[in-house]
Amino acid sequence: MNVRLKDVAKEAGVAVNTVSSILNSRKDSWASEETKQRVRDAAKKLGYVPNRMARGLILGKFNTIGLIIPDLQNPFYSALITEIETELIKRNYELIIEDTRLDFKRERLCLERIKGRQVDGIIINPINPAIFKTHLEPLAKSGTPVVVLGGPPENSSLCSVQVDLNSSINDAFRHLAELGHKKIGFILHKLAPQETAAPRTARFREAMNEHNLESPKEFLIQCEPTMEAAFEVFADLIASHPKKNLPTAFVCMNDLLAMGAMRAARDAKLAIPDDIAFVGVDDIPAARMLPISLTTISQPVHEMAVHVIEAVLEEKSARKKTILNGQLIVRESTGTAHR
Amino acid sequence: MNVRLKDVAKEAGVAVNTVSSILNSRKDSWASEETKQRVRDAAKKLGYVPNRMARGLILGKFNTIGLIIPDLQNPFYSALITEIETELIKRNYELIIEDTRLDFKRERLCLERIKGRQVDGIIINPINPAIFKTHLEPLAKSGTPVVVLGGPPENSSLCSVQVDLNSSINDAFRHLAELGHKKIGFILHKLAPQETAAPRTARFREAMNEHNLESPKEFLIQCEPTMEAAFEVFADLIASHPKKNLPTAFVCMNDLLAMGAMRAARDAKLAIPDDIAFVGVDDIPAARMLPISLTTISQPVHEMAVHVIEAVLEEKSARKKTILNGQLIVRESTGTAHR
DNA sequence: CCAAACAAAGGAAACGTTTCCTTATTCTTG
DNA sequence: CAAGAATAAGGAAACGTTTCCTTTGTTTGG
Repeated sequence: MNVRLKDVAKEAGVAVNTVSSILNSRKDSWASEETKQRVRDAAKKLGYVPNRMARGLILGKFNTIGLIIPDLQNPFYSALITEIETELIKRNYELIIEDTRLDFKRERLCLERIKGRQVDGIIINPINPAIFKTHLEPLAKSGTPVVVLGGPPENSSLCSVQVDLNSSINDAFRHLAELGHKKIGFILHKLAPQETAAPRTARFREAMNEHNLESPKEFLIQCEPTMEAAFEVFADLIASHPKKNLPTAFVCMNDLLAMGAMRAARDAKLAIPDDIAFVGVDDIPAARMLPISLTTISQPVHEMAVHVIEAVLEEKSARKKTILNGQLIVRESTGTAHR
Repeated sequence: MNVRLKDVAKEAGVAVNTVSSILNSRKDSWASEETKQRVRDAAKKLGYVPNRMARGLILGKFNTIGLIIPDLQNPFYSALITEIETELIKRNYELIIEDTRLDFKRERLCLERIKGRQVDGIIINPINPAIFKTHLEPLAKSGTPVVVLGGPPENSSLCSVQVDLNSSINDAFRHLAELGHKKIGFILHKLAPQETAAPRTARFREAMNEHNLESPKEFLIQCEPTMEAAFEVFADLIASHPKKNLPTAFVCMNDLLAMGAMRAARDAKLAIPDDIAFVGVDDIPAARMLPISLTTISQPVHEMAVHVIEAVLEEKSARKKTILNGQLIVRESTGTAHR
């Protein structure tokens, strides 16, 4: 149904390969200027758009990168996608997005779908740690560049770009300590416990001791990484504890969790930050715009995109492992402790 | 580099076409059970994933739908994408997303990119009205199903799914009138003025008269459809008007605009909703979770997705033009007027 | 004036599938 | 026991490109 090279060739009165060489402006195309112009006119007139499948099939290169993220509904990933695509556009590549939807099984499906599209490289923010050995490493071994966002497990040799939040989490603890907070709680999400939560919580404890903070086990709560889940779980927490026993501050693994929890706090007539302070992670665009703007640790989305693209396209500037830093951004959701 | 049908065939000791018929479980595949099992085992062992390009090339069908949206950073579209993909998954289709980034020129580029991928249908929420005659209608005429989200111009015969916000905007006006508001302002975005803003504002005036509301021209402001733009423009507005002259309520064309404006209001020490009330449109997930939750007109994202997919896949249940309704959802950002 | 060089363009194979058609073998059945 | 059906599988063309190789004229240099 679409216009093919053949149609353009017929229109211009030349052979298909001639058209191909002209439209791709190959250096060894010795067609006369007049022919070139005639072919270009014909292509424009018919509205020719090259068929990427046919081209990719023969070239074995599709100028396409596949990106697998866990949750498109999280604005952090929207921002990341936009930054990544910006880098790809510069290089004349296209992006295919797959959304895992926080589902272990779907993650494998997404990988298959991306493989079926014969991308030139894959960027993945994995949620299922099992996928490294079963899918990612074999894939990388077979020659497809694979870059892991968030870092692979210890023993893996995969390319990765990750953000080391330790120093900024430490900043957050210091910030809370300076404001007089003594007891703090955590809201973590259930994903990638090995990769993210476990080392992160371990470092948390160290840093907390350093700043004389305590965090009773009962106030380390976990839920799905969505606003709604955090809302529910935090509402339950508040309901089952008298206000005076609650920590004066909560650190949340991402801004969405913080938003959900803050809403639950408001519903329980708790003042933010006076009764409870909140710290998030990500610095999604909404964080700054919330009616009570959110103190959060920003992730360097732009740098992440730059490094991840350099890595997946195997540019000479690329590093095997890139570690970036977060940055604490203080806003209205944290203030002096009143208990 | 990838495993091909040929490799599976060699592994199983049969011909490629045999493998093809077995793996696609064609009804006319009369291979013996033993062969079938052998082939399936070989495919699994080698990790065979069919090459969609090669398949699509010969089938002329790619089981892929292209979606063009104006702004991936708007959570409304994230939600829409997810709903659309859910419908597509049910039908074994895949989705390719293109983000116009609110850029007229890029919209055309996105269309080309999607055409190059030989999708089976295109869903577009256009921002440039010129694109109808130049691209969309020719495309539809050439046989590619095109569905317009938001509705095509009057004289167009394109398939469309749109949300009629008139009755819910009317509900919003009644709601504000009942709360004692007299003077209201608008924050519109600059896109698609012909398609959306103009008829919408016209209907606004009618409905406002009906409820004895007034809206001075100076309080009808326009900006890019982003939080940041709304924040800037609304901050300017507040700065240049004494509080007592400001409308007591603002209706915003989408929730992002409302969020930006609310933040500007908070920065100017205006209380929400006591000093200024806000109404949005979309009901993005954050609307309910904001520390001051947002009164807004929800769009039926799920129904939109269902109808849009039926239309683009030309299912028998599909309608040429679908018009759905929004619904006013009252939350904390509106309250009784105090001026 | 002829061979060699060059300009300009066409022919055909290949990419990985699917589908239609053909072939080879075994099993019925009159 | 031969003819036809049924079973099982292979051969080859096609999809729209790109690339390598060949072909056809025309110009140049000795």
